[in-house]
Amino acid sequence: MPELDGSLIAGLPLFSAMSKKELDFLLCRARSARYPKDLAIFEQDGNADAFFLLLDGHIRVVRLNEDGEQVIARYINPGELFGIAVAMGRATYPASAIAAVDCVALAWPNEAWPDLTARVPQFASGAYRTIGERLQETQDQVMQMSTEQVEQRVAHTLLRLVQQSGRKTAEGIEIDFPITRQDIAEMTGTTLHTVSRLLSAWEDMGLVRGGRQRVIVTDAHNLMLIAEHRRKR
Amino acid sequence: MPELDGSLIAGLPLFSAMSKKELDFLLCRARSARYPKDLAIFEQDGNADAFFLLLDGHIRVVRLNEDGEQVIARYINPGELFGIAVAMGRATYPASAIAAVDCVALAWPNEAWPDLTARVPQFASGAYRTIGERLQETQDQVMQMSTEQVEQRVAHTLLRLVQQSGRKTAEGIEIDFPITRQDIAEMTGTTLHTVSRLLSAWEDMGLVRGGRQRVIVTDAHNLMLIAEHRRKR
DNA sequence: TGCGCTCTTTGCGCCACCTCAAACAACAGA
DNA sequence: TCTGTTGTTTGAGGTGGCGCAAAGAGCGCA
Repeated sequence: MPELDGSLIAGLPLFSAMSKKELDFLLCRARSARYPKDLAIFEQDGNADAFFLLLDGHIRVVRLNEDGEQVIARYINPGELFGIAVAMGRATYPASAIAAVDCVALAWPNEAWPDLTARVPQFASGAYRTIGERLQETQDQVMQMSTEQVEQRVAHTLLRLVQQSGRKTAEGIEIDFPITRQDIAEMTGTTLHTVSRLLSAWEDMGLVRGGRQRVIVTDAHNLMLIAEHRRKR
Repeated sequence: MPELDGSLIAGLPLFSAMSKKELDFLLCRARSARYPKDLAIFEQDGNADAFFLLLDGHIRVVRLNEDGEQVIARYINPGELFGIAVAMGRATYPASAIAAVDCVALAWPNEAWPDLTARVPQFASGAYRTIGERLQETQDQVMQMSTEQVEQRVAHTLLRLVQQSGRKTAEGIEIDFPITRQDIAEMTGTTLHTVSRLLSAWEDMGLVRGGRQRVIVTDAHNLMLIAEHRRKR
């Protein structure tokens, strides 16, 4: 398969310091697969039997509580590892992974993990660094939810999405996958109504442009002012 | 040092599967230290140069944002690893660790990490499992803050504290370290006023007993009903 | 081209929780 | 024992954002 010859992958930071031999070792143990939009690549509480590297597309990581209420933990972008429960000694996935658009990913069976980490230690340390970043981001989120108003949280989230998954357009930077007001609400702990109101207000101020499942940030600078705005003090 | 002969430590789940030789290898590379109440064992954004195992006491893990607002990420209990930034490839600590009472902990210099993990792989996998649990707990916290009211969040937090750090007394289960209403507020994303009001109400209902920097849960069952209470549906 | 579905917008009323304020209680140190 | 400090309680009032409702608007599909 031409996608697996390494040319596509060697450019990723995770693999940049690897030799050709190490790369081959990794790649020949993975299988590449297409995941159509809306497919669950794995399910929360499902048996964790593989871990993944996203090559193309965007993935929504979703947690469901016992009442069926949904929260979006994060989006995964190309080049990122996901589903690496095995690195944390977990037997099940803590969340579901849903393809936000058509995706291509590499998948390794969990049984390959010991060999992989033994033979290619950079791969293991990359995975652990990823986990560290996720923990940090999640703790940041807790802090934001504790200390910020809804308006600031939504602004921060939009800026983060645009930074991580933005695509330059003539009008500004567009979030590169379909995202609903409801999705943004589930990332920020609010309701789609409040998100819609905020986006409408910001559109009037010329900070963003919206559409059905589309958000474009046209004035990141002033949006940042809103995100950092302090009520008191 | 008598504390380091292994008898105290071999009982911990992290070390239960290790041979005497492995244990000695770990322990002779650690130094044991006392940390008096209120001392910062390490500081947020400070250079991460060591990792720790709490032997006795309780530690408050605190994050500060740029406005000086404080959030308590968690409490560390005896037997737990903490400050394991090195396992995630981090150069700095993401939070501060403050002794909530007088504490005793083992400290390893970060330079020892490669040797330790190479020679005692169970130690590494224990650390990674710990990180996985922390990530899971933090994500649970985000979900709670998104979907639950303050009342439920405080009840859940109290139950968790009592479960993790509870001490049986004649009247019920007491949280085993001094904790203020302000502390509970900083764990749940509310204000000390609201926490105080809730605790007063629960005291009237006979669910808890309070005092200065003290909380005793006298009726965990009914407190759990409050924690799981659903407004709608 | 029209129908139905999903997503979005907007208005209105309300209440959970925050803010501000003040008094009270427990403890530590002189 | 007194006094300052830190933690707790409680009241009163205001509001941010939620719940509910209903009307648009874009898109896929027949």
